[in-house]
Order: sequence, then structure tokens, then C-alpha cells
Amino acid sequence: MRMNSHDVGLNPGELYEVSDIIKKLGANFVGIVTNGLLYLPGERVALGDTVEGITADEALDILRHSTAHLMAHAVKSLIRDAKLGIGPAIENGFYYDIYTKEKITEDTLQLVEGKMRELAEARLPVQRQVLSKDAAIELFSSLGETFKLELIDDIEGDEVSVYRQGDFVDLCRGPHVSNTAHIKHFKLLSISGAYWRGDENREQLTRIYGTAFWTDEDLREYLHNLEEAEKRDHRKIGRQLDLFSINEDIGPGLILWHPNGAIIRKEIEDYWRNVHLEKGYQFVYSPHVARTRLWEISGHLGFYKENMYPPMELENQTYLVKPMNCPFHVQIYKAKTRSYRELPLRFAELGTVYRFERSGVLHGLLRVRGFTQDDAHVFCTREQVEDEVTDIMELALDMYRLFGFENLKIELSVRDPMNKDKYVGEDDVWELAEKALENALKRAGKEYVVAEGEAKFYGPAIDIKVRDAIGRYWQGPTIQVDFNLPRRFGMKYTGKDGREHEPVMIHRALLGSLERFFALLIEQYSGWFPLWIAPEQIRIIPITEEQLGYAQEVADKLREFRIRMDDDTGSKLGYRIRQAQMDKVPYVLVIGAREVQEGLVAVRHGVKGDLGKMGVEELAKMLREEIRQRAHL
RNA sequence: GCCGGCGUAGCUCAACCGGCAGAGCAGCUGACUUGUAAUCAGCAGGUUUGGGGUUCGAGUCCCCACGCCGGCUCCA
Repeated sequence: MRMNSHDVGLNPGELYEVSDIIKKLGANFVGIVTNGLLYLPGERVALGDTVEGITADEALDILRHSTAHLMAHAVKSLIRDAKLGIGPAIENGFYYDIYTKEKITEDTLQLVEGKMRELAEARLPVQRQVLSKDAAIELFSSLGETFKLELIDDIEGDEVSVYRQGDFVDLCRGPHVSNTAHIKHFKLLSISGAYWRGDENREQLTRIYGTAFWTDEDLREYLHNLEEAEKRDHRKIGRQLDLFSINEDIGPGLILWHPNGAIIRKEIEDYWRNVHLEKGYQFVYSPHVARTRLWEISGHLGFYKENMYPPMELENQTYLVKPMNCPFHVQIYKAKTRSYRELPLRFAELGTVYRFERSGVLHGLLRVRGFTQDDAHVFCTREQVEDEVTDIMELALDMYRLFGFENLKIELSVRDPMNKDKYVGEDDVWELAEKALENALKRAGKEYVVAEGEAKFYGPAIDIKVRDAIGRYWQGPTIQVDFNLPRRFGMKYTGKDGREHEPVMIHRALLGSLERFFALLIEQYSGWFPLWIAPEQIRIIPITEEQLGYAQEVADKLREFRIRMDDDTGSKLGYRIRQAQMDKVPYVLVIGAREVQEGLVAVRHGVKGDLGKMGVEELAKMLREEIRQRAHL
């Protein structure tokens, strides 16, 4: 929080040692900002009229923001016609969007990084300057910085601030480090295109990503973590463990589930079905295609066409492959007259849908073109909506907790108020739906953010996002309140009053899609699946041929588990243990002469290592309990 | 779709300035009969993603297509 210097007993204009100022501010600050610049303990500073204590996180953001400036400075000194877009600090670093006529490639990054080091070593003081908008417009016009002019236009008030270092000047709110010499430990990481102001109809700038830290240690640790995260990548583990594949001749974004992956999917589906039965859902099945007419009524042809595959024509009728399951469930509802006594009616289906996704967005199992949603539609009265939404949210969170997911972000996805023609339905109905979701969130007491423009075309939603191995968030659970489709389809139920009423429809998916969920699960466990879903639960390793008979007896007793007999007795034990480890088998039973003699098995846990010897019954009991609890390894 | 990068054996990767496509692992065969993360030997495996071009000669240079990777836009 920014304070008046006087108020904390300090005199503006006077020279202070930074740590003395921090003492006055009395908190866990690592530095201070005054005159728009960051100062750290050990520095002497002429205090400005205001002073602000800075936490470690804030200081790191400032450093990264300043590193972005340094990078822009370097690019501009190397490429004369470069024009700057924006260059903020982000979660793990920073980026700067820069427009150049000649293309920037990864080779350019080396040059830029070199130039940055040069400019940092030049120990350039950084200065903040406040300009009138007119002066700023003149300044940036003379520099040809057309994007900055657009930004100035959008800034409220009459004044803007700029930061200078050497011959470089940038429009910026700040704050920044006080000297480029503070910027020592940084690295430029990648390069990509980014549309100016996120609008694909505008210019595409080059976005350069990088990161910066206060110490070399922190930088190395971060880079090391990046490498570690790559090892958890579901595409890599998927191949190693033979879980799934994507085949070019079949098509991009279309998934082959191999036996190992299919077992995991089957276990998850079984669990999912049981939970849904307990929670009062009924299962339905629906076809993969439907006549054009259905999609006209639902509004998909108007609002979702971009994502649908082109129609196929047969016997003078056109059919479309389904991108969603909802219209089918609606028709099941409409197959007979419904009474209020039946509501809420909950139809669930593991429904496979196909959506045309633009080629550049496909990503392993996380973004595909054909996928199976764990879909359900709840039809209920207006009064029941909040309870239903609350229950669904609880169920979703429980399910994710079971699989060990901690990093969830809850969003309330509402319409983009500037773009209402992207959605079907009347304002009052949308407001009702948004209100219902908001109330449910408040009742659940969960923290959430409002995401404008993220609503589906037929209604607002609670969207829950899950983190992948490298920190990207993907949508998992979604709960959507929809007053629109019931109206379009003319859905009805007979109320207590004997009259017809319109039900409300809630669309929901918990896991999201099995493909995406599987990807997140692989990365969550880095392939070490809990016993209950592990494709191979036990591997038996008889040391020599001598023990094959006894090993087979053990295997027979453990037939309830997914088990593999490793009878490659020609290889050394160490080698075979290593194979089991790489296959990420939860339990390995080593059987040698001693085990046969004692009538025991030597148990090795994939993560915990050697557990010693035990009897087969004792082991089976332990494993059954582990499966019952669906415990993590 | 857009920007940048990449595509060599099932996997991971070599191949100098354009000059005979190569290794480890996996697979197969055989020897070894083994005590908690790699025993040894042999064999087999390739239209260098596909198509066109330049060249005496292309994995290497150019063009097109396809696919993949990191982003942007878009979305479970």
C-alpha cells in the first residue's frame, strides 16, 4: 500500500538507507518503491513524497517487468523499425509483443540476449517521467510507436508516465528497478505470434517469452523444474506406458486407446457409473448423428456451426455428426408428457462427440477432435436449480479430490455484454440463469472469478479449470444453466396446478472429457497410477526357472488382481526390477529359493521400494484395502 | 486458421561445407540361471513424413502438402 512519506515519519527529499525505511513500514517487505522505482536494502535513496513497501512476490514481478523493458530496449537497438506492443510480467516470467518487418526467429533471441547483458552491464539508471498526454503522443509519434499511441488513447486522465533507460523510452505505469544492473539472471525462452489486442483481425506481433530471477540459483531451479515437468508430459508417458496413440492416417485429434489406457478408462467409467447411480442419475444412450433439423431447433447450426463437421447426405436427408449430446437428451425428455413429480430428472451418458477444432489448437489428449464427455442433463423446476447446481459442484469437487487434484480454479462464465448476438435467448432469461449459478457458488462458499464472454451460446456456466504439468489450465468440470433450449424445444411438464410449465435444463460434465481427464491424470501421477486403476497391478518375478511352479501358485491365489508373470528367467534380477519400475507397476513380487522355502513372497513397492516378505493372504488383504480406499501409491 | 520451430529404424538421437544413412534401447535368435533400476554375443530393422524442383550427386538447398511442438485466436 502506498503511504505518504510524512505519515510514516520520513522526510521527502532526504537520503535514507532502504532497510531503515523498511523498519518504519514495519512489515515483511524486501524493498520499497518511491518515485516509481524499486530500491532494495543496501541502497541509499532520496525519498519521494510517497513510499510503498514491496513484498518478495511484488519485487519479482517488478524485476520481470523491467527485464521485459530491457529486452525491448535490446530489440529496438538491434532492429530499428521494431514497434512495441505490450510487455507485462506474467506468472513465471514475462513477455513483450513486438512488431518488426523482418521476421524474428529463435536465432534472433541469442543476439537479443547478448545485447540485453550488454545493456545490463552498462548500469543504466532508470528514470520515471510524467508527461501530459499531448507530450506523450508527440514523443511516441516521433518514435513511430503506433501501438503505444493506441494505448495512450485508452488511458484515463490527462497524464501518463514513461520510463527511460539510456536512449530507450517506454510508456509504462511501472514501477521498475532503479538500474539495469539489477537485471542479472534471466533467459529468453520462446517465441510465438500474438495478435495485437488479442484480435485475430489485427496485426500479428512477435511475442518473446522469457523469465528472470534475483539469483542464479532460482533461475537454474526454475529451468530444472521445466525439464522435470516435461518428463510428466502425458504424450511422453502415454507412449512409454503404451496407453494411447494418435495415428496420422486416422487423423489428427482422434485417439486410439491402447489396452493399458483402456483398462484405466474402464475402471474410471465403472466408478463413475456407480457414483451416478447413487446420486439419482439414469443412464441413456444416443446416436452419433442426427438430422439437420435437430440442430436447427437447438440453435447449433446458428451458433456452433464453425465447430461442426459438414453434413452428409443420404436419401435426400442431411445428417450431422453430433458436437454435443444435449438435443438427444431433450428428445428423451420429450418422448412423453412429464409431471413435476418426476423432476428433477437426471439423464447421464458417456457421450462421444466430434468437434472441428482448428488445426493449430490440437494438443495430445488435452485438445482433440473426437472425445467422450461424461455428460448429463438435469431437467428441473426453477426452484430446484440452486440445489441441483450445488450438488453437482460438490460431486465434481469430490471426484477431483479423489484423484488428488489440488489446483482448481473456479470461474463463473457469463456473457460478453458487448457481443450479445453470439448467444441465443432473451436478456431476462440469461440474468436468471447467471443469478442461479452465482447463488449456488455463494452457498458453497467457494472462491471464484467472473469470466466475461466465457458463457456457452445457450447459457452461463460454472467452469472449473485444472492445471497440467507445465502450469496451463484446462477446463474440466462444467455446470451450465440453460433456460433457452427448453424454450426452443418447447419442453413442458405438468405442475401441481395442473398447468404446463417450462423446465430448466442443467448441462454438466464432471470429468469434462475422458480424453482430457486422462491426460491430466497421467500428468498428475506421472504415470504412477493408484492401484485401483493401474493397468498392471502386480508383476511376479521368479528369480530362476526353479521357482516358476511356486510363482504360478502365487499367481493363482492372486487372480483377482491384474497380474503379469515375468518368466524371463534368462535376465538378471536387477534388469527385471528395472523393467517393472519403468513400466510403473505398483507391486513387484520377487520369488527366489528363500521365498519358496518359507512359503512367502518378497514385496517391492514401485514408489516405496522393498517392503520385505509377507504371506500371500496378508498381501491380498492389504491390496484389497488399498483398492477399496482408492488410495494413491 | 495465424506466427516461429521441428519431422532420419518401434523409441531416443548421430550423419562436417551437398559426396557410401549410423548408434543405443526395444524386437528376434542363442549363451548365461542370476537376490531388488541395465549379462554377453549374433540377427533383423530405412522410399530419411509425402510430392515436386535445383544439382554430376540431396537426409542436408528451394517450393508445396501433411503431421508434430511452443504460443496467439478459439474451446471439454
